[in-house]
Amino acid sequence: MSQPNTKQRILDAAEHLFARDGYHATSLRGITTTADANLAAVNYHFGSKEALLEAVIVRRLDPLNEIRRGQLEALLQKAELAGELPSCREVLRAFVEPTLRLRQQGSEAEDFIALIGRTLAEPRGIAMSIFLRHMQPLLQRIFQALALSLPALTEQDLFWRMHFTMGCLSHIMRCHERYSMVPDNVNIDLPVDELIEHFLDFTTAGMEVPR
Amino acid sequence: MSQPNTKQRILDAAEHLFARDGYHATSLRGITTTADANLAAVNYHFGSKEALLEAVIVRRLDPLNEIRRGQLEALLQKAELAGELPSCREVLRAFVEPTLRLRQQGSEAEDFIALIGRTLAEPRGIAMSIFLRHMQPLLQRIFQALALSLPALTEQDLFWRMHFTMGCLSHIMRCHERYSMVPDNVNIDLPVDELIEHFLDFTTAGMEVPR
DNA sequence: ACATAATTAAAACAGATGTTTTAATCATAC
DNA sequence: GTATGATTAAAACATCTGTTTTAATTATGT
Repeated sequence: MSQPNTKQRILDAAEHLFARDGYHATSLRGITTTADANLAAVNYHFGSKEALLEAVIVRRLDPLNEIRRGQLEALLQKAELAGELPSCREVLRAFVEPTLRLRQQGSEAEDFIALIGRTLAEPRGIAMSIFLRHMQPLLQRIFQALALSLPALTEQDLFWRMHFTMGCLSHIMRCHERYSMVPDNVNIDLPVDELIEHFLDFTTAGMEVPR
Repeated sequence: MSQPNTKQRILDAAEHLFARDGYHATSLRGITTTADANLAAVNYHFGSKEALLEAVIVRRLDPLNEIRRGQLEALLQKAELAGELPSCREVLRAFVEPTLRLRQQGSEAEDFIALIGRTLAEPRGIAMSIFLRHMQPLLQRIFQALALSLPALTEQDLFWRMHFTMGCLSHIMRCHERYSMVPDNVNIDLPVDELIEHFLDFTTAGMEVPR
């Protein structure tokens, strides 16, 4: 309305609605109303609905991947200096920890997590190609690092186990809030740090189990 | 057109398109064209688009859950007779095996698998409430069985690990076909039986790892 | 202050959506 | 064969979709 940062407000609203309802179920009118902006503003600032989706994703994914990459490379270098193999758990941590820690940065980032979870869940969706374009290099690097830390595994086995791990991750990224299936006495609002360790317990055991 | 089984043809077409493109991105016109039926036939036979989705899900989910339940109860009874605890791996198998074996029943059932995977991936989607309504009892039974087989775990830990396992499962149900991220020398078209064992290796290890 | 560009506003666009209505066709039973 | 009910067909319904267009407004630089 009055504020000059229409672009940002649209990004925030789109992030929230895309995450909550999905790309197709979200209308530009819903977004602009939430953002308190004019309908035409989306096409003016971003060009199209799809370009808006890409902008929403890239805004947070690129910086996040920078952090993940940094943590990974530091870990690999440290292991090499010590003359040891990098531990599988720490490699996975470099990928997972920066992601889930976004939750501690407020509800905006939380929307982003849910959006990425949804994206990973729609194999042929519009968002998937955007997502992969920005993830491919890091994913390959992670794969290399995992191969290094688990020399006993064939590339085939490693692929599948990494595949399973990604499934776990995308699942907890999506299903964060109260889940219908949860027993009464289970605390779904686990602190992020505990969730991370739980996740690493589970996936590391799965990665390292002998065949 | 001429065949009297319009209802079935619509179910098949809807299953395929819902699985491929998602609920919102699929139009009734697309469905009826594929099914070679008139547009109004959907509302005539099913009442609404949403009711059609439920019909698509229920048609295969209820019989599938019957099988899973049978396999589970047989396993529990056998363990009790032997005076042993049921093994975690076999409990998980009772849940997973009948599902993934659907793939051996042709491409129609394969669409269904992908559709369920998508459903599990949209937390607040229309399909989720349908899905849960038909899954809740079995899920609770599985939870009980897992608690029995892993007495050392707290209910809280068990919940999270079962959560992770569901994440793995929904992931491989969705991402069956060629995945962009897969290295060249990895065979993505793993035989179903091998995939099941891989999956059980991974998740059983994660379930059983000491805290 | 004015000219130029950037942004916003309101309206209209063409097309797609799920649903309903009305009439035609088909099958089945008497 | 004719009457009754189930199914199909075609068209219209109102509403919503993403995008464009045109004009008004605001900001910016000189």
